[in-house]
Amino acid sequence: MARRQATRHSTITDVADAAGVSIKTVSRVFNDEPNVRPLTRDRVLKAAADLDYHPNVAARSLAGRRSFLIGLAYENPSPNYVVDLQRGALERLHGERYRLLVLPFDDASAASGKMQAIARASGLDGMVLAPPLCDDPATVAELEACGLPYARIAPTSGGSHAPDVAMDDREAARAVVDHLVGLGHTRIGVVRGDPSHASAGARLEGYHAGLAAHGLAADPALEVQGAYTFVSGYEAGRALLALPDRPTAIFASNDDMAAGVINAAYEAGVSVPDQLSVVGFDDSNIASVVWPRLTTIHQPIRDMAREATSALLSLIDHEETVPHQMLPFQLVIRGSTGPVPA
Amino acid sequence: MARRQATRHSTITDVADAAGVSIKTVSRVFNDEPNVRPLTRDRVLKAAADLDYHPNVAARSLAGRRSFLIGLAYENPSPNYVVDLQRGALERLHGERYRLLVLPFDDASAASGKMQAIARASGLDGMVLAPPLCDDPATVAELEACGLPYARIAPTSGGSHAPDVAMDDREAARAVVDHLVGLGHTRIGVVRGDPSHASAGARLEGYHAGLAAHGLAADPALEVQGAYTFVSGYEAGRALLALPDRPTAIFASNDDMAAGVINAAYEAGVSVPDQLSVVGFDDSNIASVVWPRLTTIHQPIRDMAREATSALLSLIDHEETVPHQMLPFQLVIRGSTGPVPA
DNA sequence: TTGTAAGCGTTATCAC
DNA sequence: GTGATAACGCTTACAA
Repeated sequence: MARRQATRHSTITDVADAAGVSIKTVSRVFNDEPNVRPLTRDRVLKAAADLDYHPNVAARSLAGRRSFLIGLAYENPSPNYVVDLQRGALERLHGERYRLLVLPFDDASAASGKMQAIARASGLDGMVLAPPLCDDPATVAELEACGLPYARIAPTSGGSHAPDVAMDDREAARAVVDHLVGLGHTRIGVVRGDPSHASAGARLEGYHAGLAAHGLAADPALEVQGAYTFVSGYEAGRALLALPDRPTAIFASNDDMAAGVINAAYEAGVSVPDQLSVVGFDDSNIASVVWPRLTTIHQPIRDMAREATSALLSLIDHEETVPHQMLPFQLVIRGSTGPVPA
Repeated sequence: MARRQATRHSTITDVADAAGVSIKTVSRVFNDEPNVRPLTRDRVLKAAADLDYHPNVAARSLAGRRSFLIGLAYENPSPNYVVDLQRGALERLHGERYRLLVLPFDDASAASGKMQAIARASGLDGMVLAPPLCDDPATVAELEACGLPYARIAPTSGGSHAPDVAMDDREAARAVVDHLVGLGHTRIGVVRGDPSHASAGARLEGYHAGLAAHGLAADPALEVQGAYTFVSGYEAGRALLALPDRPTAIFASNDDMAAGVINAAYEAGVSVPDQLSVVGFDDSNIASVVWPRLTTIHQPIRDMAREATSALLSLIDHEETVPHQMLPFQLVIRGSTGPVPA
């Protein structure tokens, strides 16, 4: 079986010969450069079509000193999140010459110190960094040092003038509390997220701010540590429901944990939302699969990825930088929240 | 802000000069070619390390006429599935010079006829095709025509001598029926999968074979068409539960539909597994998130992707082809199945 | 075991 | 507007 393509592909020279022009003119046409007479242009395009010519990527990269490859680095374990991320980036890249290389890491420490090597080994033109990787100081410093253009998604750490796209986690968490208080809840528990993700802190802050805004005191007994996983949510739910004066509503810092809380309630014979309201965060696929459907914050992951990619492209192509961008969130009210039990 | 790397990267010539050898020797070292004295080798490696030399990907691709890029094409909407696929492929690629380009398609028709263009535009050395794309005749024919090496994951259509890795869907569905019959069930409903996925047919066949093996007659009323989505499973579940002589067990052809069936049961006040047993297929993340946890067939997607990638690499690198490979499945018994109600 | 020379197929420079 | 011609950094023959 043939290992390489059976046919010898035609090159820029073949097209130039066929069109009766120089290779430079063909190059101009394929790079949308000015100074080509429309007639010449058409002749080149026709010759190229006849010869089924496609520019050689490697040659372009070598001569142009750019690969048209961008990397998407992440260490998030949630498939929903990852796929949304990829979709957003690919959405922006569609129709461009750029291609996407996915770079998943097991954890931030696996990425630290290897970014530059990976970028060079893969020949990347730029990189999009998703949380929590984009908050890893070592990773950012390394990228900064080697001068590779990059953009960050929902970063919470500063110290970088690279473009980034974010959502206001704090404000969103406040909106969650507003919603619950509006339903009459006053004992609102919270399952905190993995502290290594900076989002966890912002969401907790918003929770506190929301309580304060309504004149409610924060009760440390109602705050349980989670880890952004289903199981940690389940355990946190059990702990909260076992409380003597248990909460009537629980705000889980992400959907996976909210699903865990609902399972804990199911097991404990506590009906959701009649006896307990549960709110998630992210609006991942899970939110629509658990029963009842999750009231949650829709985090525009896909949009953020698209915009971050866009920012990266303008950084690479035009050296223009749109430093910060804040995308709107949305509270999606579904079946898991209801009025406080009488 | 600098658009390109600030520093001028060192090249093979720099390393050759520093080590006092020719560039060919440096090339030999970096390509693990024979006929390099260990001492020379060490000298080259030292010089390379001192100069922080990394071979230029584009130059290697151009001169070597290979990109070390392989594509992973799929059109599956399930994030869990997609991420498993990617993980498997990346697992095999780890430590190799190859990089992975993800190629998601909205549907098979979007892929048909564009494969060759994509492969050339991206400069791919080969392609891994996931179902149901790998069963699209036009796509396969196109790849075959342009001579691009490819491997298929769980294909069900023939007409290709490309390597593939599969699981025995039919046998697995039989095992599901065995399990249910073993629990005493005789009225076993089925939610069929999307007929455009060939797996749907194989799973249905296995269901029928299982019934026959136990001397049970197939009842058309117990067979409802689904579409591999949560909602279609939900609707199918409602239909089956509304039957006058409703089934005591339902085999959904994938996990998403099984989750839908469970929701339908929940709504209808039918307890799972006490009054109804539900089985899924795939063992996707959803299987562990719904309540009760799903009894399902663990489909080794990740392993299949890894092995398919492996087969592709040997096809590209050694022109060796390991045509077919069958990976074992596993019936994972969780909480959604139980003895037939008395 | 090592080196020389000739590409690989583009883009960049600069002249016309 | 268009075209020579020189890079780009490496691999592949083929010599030595």
